[in-house]
Parts: sequence; C-alpha cells; structure tokens
Amino acid sequence: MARTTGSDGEKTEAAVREAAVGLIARLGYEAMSMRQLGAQVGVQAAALYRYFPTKEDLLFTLMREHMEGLLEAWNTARPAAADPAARLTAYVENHIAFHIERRHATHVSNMELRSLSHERLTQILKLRTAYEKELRAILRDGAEAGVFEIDDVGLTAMALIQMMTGVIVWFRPGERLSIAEVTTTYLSMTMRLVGAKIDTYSAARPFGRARAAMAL
Amino acid sequence: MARTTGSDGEKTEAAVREAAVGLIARLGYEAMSMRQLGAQVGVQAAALYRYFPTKEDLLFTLMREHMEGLLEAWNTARPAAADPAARLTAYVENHIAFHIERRHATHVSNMELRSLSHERLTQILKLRTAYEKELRAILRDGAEAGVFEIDDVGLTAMALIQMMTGVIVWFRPGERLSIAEVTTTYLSMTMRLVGAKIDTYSAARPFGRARAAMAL
DNA sequence: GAATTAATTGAACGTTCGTTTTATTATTGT
DNA sequence: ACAATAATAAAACGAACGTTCAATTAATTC
Repeated sequence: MARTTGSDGEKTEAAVREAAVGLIARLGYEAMSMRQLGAQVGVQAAALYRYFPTKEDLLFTLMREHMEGLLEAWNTARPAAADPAARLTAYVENHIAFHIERRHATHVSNMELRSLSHERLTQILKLRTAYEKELRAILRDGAEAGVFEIDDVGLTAMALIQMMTGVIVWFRPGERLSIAEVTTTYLSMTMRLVGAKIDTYSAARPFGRARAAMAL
Repeated sequence: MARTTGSDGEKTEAAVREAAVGLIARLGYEAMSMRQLGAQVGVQAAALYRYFPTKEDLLFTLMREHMEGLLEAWNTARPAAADPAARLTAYVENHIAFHIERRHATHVSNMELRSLSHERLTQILKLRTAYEKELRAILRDGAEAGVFEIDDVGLTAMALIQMMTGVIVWFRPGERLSIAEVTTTYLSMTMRLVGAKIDTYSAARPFGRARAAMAL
C-alpha cells in the first residue's frame, strides 16, 4: 500500500506535532521512538520524515515554537504604560495562563533541553533569557521606584519563575482549584514576595479566600 | 584479561554510583548507556552488573538513597520545639543546603521519575510526600497561630518547594553569590511569601543587602 | 602453596533504534 | 483522461542498546 484515501499533509503534520508533544511529555524524548509516534498518528514511522528531517528537528521545532509563543503572548498582554505592580500582575497572569494551557509543551521545553545540539540549545536559551529579562526589568523598575522591596533582582526573578512554572507539576484542570483561584493565590504570593507596598491588585480579586494583601 | 590488580568491589561500586549520578544528570537516564558508564568508571559494561542487576535498579537505588538522605537530614536539622517561624527557617535552610550540595542527585531524582516502574515510582513519591508534609504542617501551625498569612497551605507549600529547589537550576558554586547569601535571600523571600508577622529571622542575617524583613 | 572466592574481561545475543530507499497509490492540474 | 505531484507503505540498513555467559586472573583463606 501507499498513499491512503483522505490523506492530507497539513493535517498529518499537525497531528504529528500534537502527538509528539504528548508522547515526549509522558515518556521523554529519548524514550519515545519514531515508530511509537507514527502509531499514535496512525501512520508508519517513515512517513514522519516527510515533515521533519530528523527526530531532533521535530523536538527543536516544538520547543522553538513554544518559546516564541510565550514571548508573543507576553507582547500581546503587556500593558502599554503602567506602574510596576500592574506590569508584574500582567506578567504573572500571562505566565500562569500560558503555562497551564500548555502543560505538556512546557514540560518538553523545560526537560528536554539536553537533547538539543549546542547551537540549537543556544537558540532556545536566548529566547528564554529574553523572556526572563522582561521580568527583571519590572522588578528593577519597581525597586527603583520604591514600590517593591527586593534584595536581589536576578535571584528574585529566578525564584518567581520557578515558583510560577512549578504550577504545571501539580495542577490538574477540574480538581480542587480553578485556574482563576490558582492565579489569584499566586498573584498575592508574588506581591508579598516582592514586598509590594501599594495594593493595586486586590481590586481584581473575584472571591473571598485570598486575604493576602491585607498583610501589607 | 580478567580481574585487574588492585580491583576492589566496594571502591568500584562507589565509583559507579558517583559516575552514574553525574552522567544521568548531564545526559539523562535514557541517553546514558551502560558502556558509557563503564568507560567513566574505567571498567567494561558487563562489570556493572555485579553491583546492580539492571540499569533501572541502579537508577532506583540512586533516587531512593537521595530521598532517604533528604528525610534524614531534615530529621537531624528539625528543631525540637519551636515556633513556626523558627521551624520554617530550619526547613528552608536545610532544604537549600541539601540541594545545593547534591545538585546532580537532585536533578536525577526530579527529572527521571518516568523511567521507574510503577511500583518504584510509588515508593519514591511516598518519600517525597512525607517530606512535603513536614512543610505543610509548619505552614498550617503558623497560620493557625496567626503568625503566618496563608491563602492555601497546600498551594503555598508547593510554591515554596518549587522556588527553593529551583536554586539548583541556576546556582553555580563560586560565582556571584555564596551559599550563605543565597540562603539568606531565599529565607527573606520565604518569610514575606508566607506573610510572617514576627521578625525572628533577621537576627541571623550576616550581611547588609538583605533588607526584606523591614517591609513587615 | 593449594584451593577458593572475588572481580573483571571479551565476545556474543537478540532487540530496537533512527533513518533511507523504493515502490505504490491518491489527489490535483490540465 | 492523462500527466504530474503529494502522501504514504513496506522493507531494509547499520549501529547501538541492555544484558548474559564463559573464561581468566587477582586476592584471600586454609
């Protein structure tokens, strides 16, 4: 047999990407075989090579598009001109929403970096650094304006990103907490962590259990 | 050739463990071959099977001993009877010290869980849960005593652990910050994050840049 | 110093891997 | 209808994998 009835390159490629994200997130890049991936898509392993020249190309494409998507999402969500607290709020909300929506892709982008060639690893890390730089700028502005109390901007930025991204490890949609509840709680933890002095964010709190800002 | 002069089972086994932690942390469990590991130790791959019956047994042993070591370290460092803030301080200090000291082993224990069989995964997760439970107890006691302001104990515990463990991602000994500086900054971030009301920890701060607790 | 045990080598086994090649069929354009 | 092209299957490639086994030598015991 050869070409199958109803086959369509675009649909197959999309199915390959989606299946690959899921399989790599679950099994790991090294542990996922091209035959497994083909089976998941409903195609022979050889057919995958029409869309991605090598297994590593597939991994790199998934990672690059994930990171570019993260930067795009932030560029869309970023407030035009606002005080540091409002900008930090937007950053946290965007970060958590993006990562919860793409748990599997985030897992792949964070855990499989070592399977990239040196050159490609550099490309991905460049995107990641650009994204982290945005947070550092917010923290620095806030510290200089005196609205945040921050010991070390770089260290605080890393701590916040680790804390926020960690959501994907334990969060499961439809369990005890909704996305909105998780976001609100993380927002109040973030604001206290950076020592925010003005309570600009509590107005947006839609339910009662978050009593964090009162501590200020 | 066969047995080599000066060969010693105990020394070889220790060398295998050490080399395995390093190689798995760097390459990943799946990507590390038994031949690579043997070469690192200075031995043929076949010799490894005298000490560990399978590759997965080796991984599981490394992980189990790491987690048991973490619980032991906490049981040693845990204050006998103290207020929640002091207990939280001890927890944070122990956690950061332990994880920085064993960056590679922590990487292995956190990243290679999916390579374990179901039964062994359960065993490791049980140890991890027991360790996290200690933190939740501290947070709950503090919240009930009114010395912490916490929206959600479980969520705060996860956030704190992700934040603290994240140190191993970027920390490199001998760079900009010392372990003591990192620990102090993380301690002040932790205390603000949980809304600690009593400044019991600033006395132990050995240098000037940490001005976190003043915000309270 | 002979017998026993411990530690390791070297070769081999069957399997699976990523990838390539060739042939074949469905779809599209004229 | 027919040529061109797109999408796949099927088979095969050499390499690498985890693991086993028999042989061999060093260290230890008696």
